[in-house]
Amino acid sequence: MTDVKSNKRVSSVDVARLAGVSQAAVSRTFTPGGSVSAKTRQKVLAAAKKLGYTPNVIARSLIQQSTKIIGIVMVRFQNPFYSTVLGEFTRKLNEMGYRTLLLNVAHSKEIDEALPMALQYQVDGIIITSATLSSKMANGCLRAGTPVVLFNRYDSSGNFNAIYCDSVGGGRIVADALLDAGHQRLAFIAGEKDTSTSRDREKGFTECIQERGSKVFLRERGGDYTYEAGYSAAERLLKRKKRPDAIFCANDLLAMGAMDYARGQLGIRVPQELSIIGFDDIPMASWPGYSLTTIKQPVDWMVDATIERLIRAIQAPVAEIVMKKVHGILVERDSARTGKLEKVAV
Amino acid sequence: MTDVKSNKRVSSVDVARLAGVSQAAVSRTFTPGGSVSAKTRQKVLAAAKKLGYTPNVIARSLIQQSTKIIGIVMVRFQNPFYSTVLGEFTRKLNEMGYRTLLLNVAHSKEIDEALPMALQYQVDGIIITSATLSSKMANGCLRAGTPVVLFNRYDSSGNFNAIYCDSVGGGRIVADALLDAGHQRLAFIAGEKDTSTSRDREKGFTECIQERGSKVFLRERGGDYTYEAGYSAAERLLKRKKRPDAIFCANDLLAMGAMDYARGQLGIRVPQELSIIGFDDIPMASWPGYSLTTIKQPVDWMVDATIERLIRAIQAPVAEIVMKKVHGILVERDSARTGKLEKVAV
DNA sequence: TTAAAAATTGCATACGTATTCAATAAATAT
DNA sequence: ATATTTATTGAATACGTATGCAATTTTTAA
Repeated sequence: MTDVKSNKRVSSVDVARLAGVSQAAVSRTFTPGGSVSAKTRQKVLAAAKKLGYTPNVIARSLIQQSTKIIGIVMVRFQNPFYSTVLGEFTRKLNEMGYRTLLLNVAHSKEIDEALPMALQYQVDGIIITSATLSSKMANGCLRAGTPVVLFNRYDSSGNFNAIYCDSVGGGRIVADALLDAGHQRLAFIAGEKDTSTSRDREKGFTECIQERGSKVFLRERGGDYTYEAGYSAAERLLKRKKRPDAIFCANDLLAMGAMDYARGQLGIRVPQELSIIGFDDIPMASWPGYSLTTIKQPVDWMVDATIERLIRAIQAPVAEIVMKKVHGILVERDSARTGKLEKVAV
Repeated sequence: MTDVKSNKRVSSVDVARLAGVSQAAVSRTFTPGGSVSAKTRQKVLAAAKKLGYTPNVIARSLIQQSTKIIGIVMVRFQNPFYSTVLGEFTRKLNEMGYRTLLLNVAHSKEIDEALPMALQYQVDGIIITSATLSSKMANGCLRAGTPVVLFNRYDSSGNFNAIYCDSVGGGRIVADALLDAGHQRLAFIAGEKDTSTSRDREKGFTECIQERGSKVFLRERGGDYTYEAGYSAAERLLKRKKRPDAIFCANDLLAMGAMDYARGQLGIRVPQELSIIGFDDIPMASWPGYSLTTIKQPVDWMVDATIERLIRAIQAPVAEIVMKKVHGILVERDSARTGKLEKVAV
């Protein structure tokens, strides 16, 4: 048991005194590539160990003008897609020597409250998932010179870096696959109302159907992107006399809710009587109980690209804006009859 | 568009100069309860706004000896239980004016690497979920005077605050419920090998069964607490000639995997031919597709208790250690025949 | 109107570190 | 052996803020 009452933090000065060297020597010892001789380094390390000294990164960051902290703004914590994303971000950033300050906001509106917090903590960069900035906050980041990268969103103003998945294209892929398989009545369950992801997925879906001379049969609101919302949206869709024979859901959680309602409450066979397709490809989508056909977002790639872009923006003072769009891919499982003819034949 | 090239951070000194007051006045303006007259406050605020000034919390924390940052160490990011927990922690701590530094460690072993990072950043406190500290790191925290609270773990050495759910008791409840309902062959699917939660859940389960004159029929390893592990463990259990008629799984994910294997691969009816009970009560457990009977961990209560304990430890320099154990409760859904007689009759 | 109390202000200093600069010690070349 | 280069060292300063203290102004009491 060490002396607990020694409440005083031990600083580099204390170590220096004990080691009989200058404070600068201590600093250099703990700075990679610092100019110190072998013997003073020994003395310093010994003294540091004896005192239990740990460099104060906060003080360091004050003078180095860099905290090595990345702020991550997260919306919709309950969605497994974002747990995955967050896990990847923290793990990779940690490995690269960055820490992550996590800001959890319930709605996109609250983002304006969260961002100043991050800025006050002098974060080196900010990652915003599934939300955009108000122009006011955008300006705040610009003034502070703090780089921002939007994840899974783009910014039409062109002021921000953005890495995102092609939602419009994804919607088109789904429409093509469903029509190719001969579906007649395609329905859509939307996600949160004012999100670009939901709007774009619907847009691609609708456009493609129209281009092929048909139109969307039904549309329902899927409120807040949750399982429960999908469940009740499916109820409203499927209780009608004339049912859709395929449903495209704005994300996987909605799709799972819809599937459970269709099979559990109405005994509808999926995909024989009803095809269901989601978006995201969360881990659960591959579970045998669901085996959900869905558009896979290449999360790993997106995370890597986001981090790379952010680090580059931190290092280069050049105010270059990069927006990268990646294509989602259709993962065919068992919840939908898709365009592959051999599958239809069987 | 403001002047982007002004890369220089704007400090309280800059604001002071523009406002024609001292730096101290600026500081006081931004300090709640600071002694400033109305007119100087006006001048300062005006100047601050014009320059886009934001107080530097890092510099402040240096002198105030408090960063208002809480370090959260998370293991097993992929488990929805911990997403929920993390979401609650960040939300509530944010509301209380604390920020959260998130450290994601893949295995409990890595915790010894993660903790020094948190300590270097002078966090005011540390929350560790589902893992314990090595005695070496324990000492590090003690020396640094940084309070630690373990969440969902306890520390037998008695050196750490801990808030956790009674795993042994939970295991007993399950055993009682299954035996009361007349099950004959009770099996257990374990979680990660060296975790106290898995061991204790099994312990209570086993003990209770033995006390009632029976014994555990079969036991399988559920590797890493994942759905996939539960799926394959169920395969090993159920392919035998003599099957268990009830399975208690160390957590919900395992239980869902087991259920999907039993129903999907073998066509076993749940709960008529096989009862399955989990532990945690993650959101998915209540989905109609699973409707999983499980032991609910009172997450809200546990999170609140953890935060309260941590804050108190931060404020009070007294080194008091508190360990709180809370009871889980059996949430009866449709995946198990339980002790309630009327249910059995039906 | 004057004396006393209260509020406001600026100066100077501290927090813990990194880094420049000049000075010293060590190593190498001549 | 000396001259020259190189490596090490410590003193001093800066990062951006909060705060004790003394000086000043304002307010209140008498």
